[in-house]
Amino acid sequence: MLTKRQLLVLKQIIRSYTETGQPVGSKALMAQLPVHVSSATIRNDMAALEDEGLIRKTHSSSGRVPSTKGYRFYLDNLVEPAAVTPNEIAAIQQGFGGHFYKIDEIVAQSARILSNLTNYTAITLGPEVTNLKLTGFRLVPLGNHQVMAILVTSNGNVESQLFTLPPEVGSDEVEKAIRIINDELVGLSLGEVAQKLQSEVPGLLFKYMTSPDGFLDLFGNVLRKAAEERFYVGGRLNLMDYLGDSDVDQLKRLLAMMDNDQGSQRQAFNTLLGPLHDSHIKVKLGSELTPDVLENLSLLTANYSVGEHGTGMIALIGPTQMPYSKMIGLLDAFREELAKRLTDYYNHFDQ
Amino acid sequence: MLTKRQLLVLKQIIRSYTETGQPVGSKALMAQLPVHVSSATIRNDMAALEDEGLIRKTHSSSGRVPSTKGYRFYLDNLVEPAAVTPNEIAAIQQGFGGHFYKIDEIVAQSARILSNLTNYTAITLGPEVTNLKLTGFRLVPLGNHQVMAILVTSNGNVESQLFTLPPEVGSDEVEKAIRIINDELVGLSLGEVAQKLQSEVPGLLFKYMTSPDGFLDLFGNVLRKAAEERFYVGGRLNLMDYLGDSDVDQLKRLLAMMDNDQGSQRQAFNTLLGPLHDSHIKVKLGSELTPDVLENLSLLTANYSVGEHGTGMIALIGPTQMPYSKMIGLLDAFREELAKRLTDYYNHFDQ
DNA sequence: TTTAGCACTAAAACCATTTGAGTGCTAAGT
DNA sequence: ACTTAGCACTCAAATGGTTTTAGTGCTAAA
Repeated sequence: MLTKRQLLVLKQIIRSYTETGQPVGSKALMAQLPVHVSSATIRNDMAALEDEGLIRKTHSSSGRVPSTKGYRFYLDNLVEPAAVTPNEIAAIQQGFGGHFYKIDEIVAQSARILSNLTNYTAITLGPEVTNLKLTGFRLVPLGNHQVMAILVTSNGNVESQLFTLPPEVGSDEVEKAIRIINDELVGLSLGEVAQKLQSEVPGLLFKYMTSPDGFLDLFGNVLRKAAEERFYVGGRLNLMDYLGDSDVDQLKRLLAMMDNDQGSQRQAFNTLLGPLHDSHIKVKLGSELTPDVLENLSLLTANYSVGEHGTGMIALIGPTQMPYSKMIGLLDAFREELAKRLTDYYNHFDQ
Repeated sequence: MLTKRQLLVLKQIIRSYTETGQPVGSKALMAQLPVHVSSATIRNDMAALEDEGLIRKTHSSSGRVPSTKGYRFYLDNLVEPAAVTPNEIAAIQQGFGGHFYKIDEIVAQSARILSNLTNYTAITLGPEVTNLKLTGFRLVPLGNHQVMAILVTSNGNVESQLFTLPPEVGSDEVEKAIRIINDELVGLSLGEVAQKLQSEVPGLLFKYMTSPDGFLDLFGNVLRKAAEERFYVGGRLNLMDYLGDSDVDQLKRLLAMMDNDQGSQRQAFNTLLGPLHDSHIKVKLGSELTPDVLENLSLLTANYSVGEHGTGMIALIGPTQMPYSKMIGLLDAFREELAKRLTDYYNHFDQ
């Protein structure tokens, strides 16, 4: 069993190490601890902590650094969130100034704000609405056989895509197709729409169109884009600051992962962030995560809720030696602020 | 005056240095040169080249590396473009496989192809059409006071933007505004449109709308997006490979410049790449360029022409020690291929 | 249980020496 | 008038030994 003083020692080792990045020795601790004991006493406590596997030495005569187990223990038992400063609140407010046309713009902006605030890397994910409905579908002919397909969902998101019609398709056919979509699919949830798109709709279209395949492709495409989760990343380049000069390889892998905008990115983020959880804020240490992607890094994830409009997620990637209390406090304030902004947006919308 | 053999020596020094990155000494050269002379003779030649400022030593007893002046001389007089390999041609063909809906998609894809091919960083710019015309403008109401504005230009580019109408604007007003736009502005060049948007149009709109300001803003916004030049960057992350581990600062500046998608990026690229030139391919050495942005790097720019559809530009950023003959050959082949693809696209369009 | 004292450890910094790749120069050879 | 062998010389880089420094663990006394 650990004594109270030993816990203090552990806490201070982590605090000091996250600040300076240097292993911390018994003499230095002596000055920093609230209780005043000699360095020899602290050494004894440190030996106990080392026996528990909470701290370790970098070499036989060095100061101590926290082990993964030590961080874990600290995060689970010892850390206390720090209050956000007025400066930070002001920065958040200012970041959210300006007008937004889409929810996604707010979510994207929040990744930027968060990364600016922390100098780490932020990932945000919009509120996930399970019962999102299709509220409208348009095809706008633009001449030269080009049409723009526009799909609107019940959360106000708009997805559009340009498309070139095969020359044999007549405008009357297209009109009928749109009518079918609007009669049959509008008002249903996106899941139902996707299902019907497989089953009934092709048959219906066949009655009125000679070759509905291209049209189905197009619609399916836009639908997929509207339904899929979009991650926004802010401060990718901050990685370069806190990933030591070493490990260029990891840096490249991470940047590449954030750079490409393909499905693989979404997949990677999904497994990385994990599903929505019910605790407000969760800290995962890189070495605890499945593969070596985040070695030496930590991942903080936080949920936010926009009432019936769903629940979303924000995440922060930073070095394992980060000032956790500060970051946890910040993230907690930020999730509430973001939730408020989004609620406001929806209200303004519904009114 | 330089002798023939001295030119050979210079050429080989550059070849060898661009391959290995190591200063090259007289003994090594002895084995590589087509003429067989002793190392002492080569040393004499090297001394002459050094007197001319074409090569220099990294320290008093080291091998030689090309100086900026040496590279310049080599590029102006000695370099001979290498032929592209069948492999490379195949890679280009494959990269251009698949279907494109917009010119910009082709241009963006070409940046990716070029960077994959070279492992450097590619920047591409679409054909600049001075007499681009406005061929259509639509406003699609989507419910909830949202409208999507769509603008089509004569090169087939489509620009769209979501917009929220102030509640006091009626749908009949909007319809009238669209009619005015289509009557007055469609068919004019974008420049003329922008001009009229300042002069006549506001007055016209005032007759039919109570508050045309928001509408004018919207239209101006989309117009600006359609008119502005878009740069596409491929292989940003390759910078990390060829910018030595040193100079992390420069790396960050460059990545940041390529990352942000704001107007400042366009500005930076514009001054960096310079105006369209008439020589097919131009090589600028980093140290020759205005400030220190590209220290140790080279910038290759090439023009391509799509007949009456305008002229565009592709650029390649790589280390100053790059295999110029290979890269110049490659870039030359690529510009022709890209021109062909774009011509095909336009033809298919016009037909 | 705490503390002073001391022997001990390993990294890091310092310094001198050696090695190696390359040079310039001179004097002889063609 | 070139070319070349030979040699003294230079500097960066590697090698190796010493010192310094920041820490440790352990023991014995308070």
